[in-house]
Amino acid sequence: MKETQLIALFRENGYKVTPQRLAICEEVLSSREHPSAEMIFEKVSKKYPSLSLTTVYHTLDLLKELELVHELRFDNHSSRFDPNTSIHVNVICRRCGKIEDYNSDSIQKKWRDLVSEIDVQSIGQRLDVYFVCEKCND
Amino acid sequence: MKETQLIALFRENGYKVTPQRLAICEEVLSSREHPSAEMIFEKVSKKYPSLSLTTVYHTLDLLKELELVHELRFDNHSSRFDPNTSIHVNVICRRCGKIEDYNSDSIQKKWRDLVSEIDVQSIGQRLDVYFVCEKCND
DNA sequence: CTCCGTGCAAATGGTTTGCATCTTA
DNA sequence: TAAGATGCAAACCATTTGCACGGAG
Repeated sequence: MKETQLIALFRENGYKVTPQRLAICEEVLSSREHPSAEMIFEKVSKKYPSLSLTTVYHTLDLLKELELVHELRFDNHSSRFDPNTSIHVNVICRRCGKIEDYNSDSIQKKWRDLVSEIDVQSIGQRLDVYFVCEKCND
Repeated sequence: MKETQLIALFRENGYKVTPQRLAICEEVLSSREHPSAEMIFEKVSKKYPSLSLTTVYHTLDLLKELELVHELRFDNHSSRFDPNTSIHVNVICRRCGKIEDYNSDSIQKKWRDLVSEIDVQSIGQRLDVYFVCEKCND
């Protein structure tokens, strides 16, 4: 998503455009590491030293509202934010907590087929696969 | 799982058998509603009025340790406990939070097929489908 | 008799809220 | 200039921890 699109989306929905907001959104939406609020705060506050965690949380709420990110909560108290809102698999290391997305047309097709067996109108999903990554397997 | 099996499992693993512990385990393991710690506490304390939430949490840790339940954390601050640790789909209403399991041989087969496309050794999974149930759809 | 479990009370920590100030439109 | 955003400090609240007592083995 380009910045101009994002700004348009904000305006359409009655949200103001501020530098912090843009920086936080850019950070989250371009991330591949499924960052926590804290991780986002660390990164963006390099550029905006006055930034508060509060603003990060407010902005994440906004992104959830706009359906641009999903929140993934885990056992170990961490909440991670995922800018990929389409059907995909979160491949997660049980030891170090690293999360990687796996995505393909075939995965989407297979999942849709699987869900069609269940008699409900799906409005979303969360697919996690747990494993132990090479680094942690020593 | 029968009580005798459970007791044997406790003993094997060096855990003592207490009335509270048995009652909590029985409640969780036989539940179909994916209860929260609070819900379990409410139910079991009917029978054991002196029960504390602390003990519920301790016992849930124990059940997680023994891989008899999975913990599912959600956006809305609730942690729910699922005694079904095999491959299945959590069918979840976005509005009221009700969770039902969906399970079938065909689901398990399809999921295994889907995962085989990903180059990892799966040690577990979490499959959520979100929808809006009839009650909430009015 | 020893160790573990129970349950009270207090601590924890990620997230949320109240509010005064600043910014966008 | 009005409405909304920011960021500090305080509140929240589910969960965890410290500790003294009691029950299991």
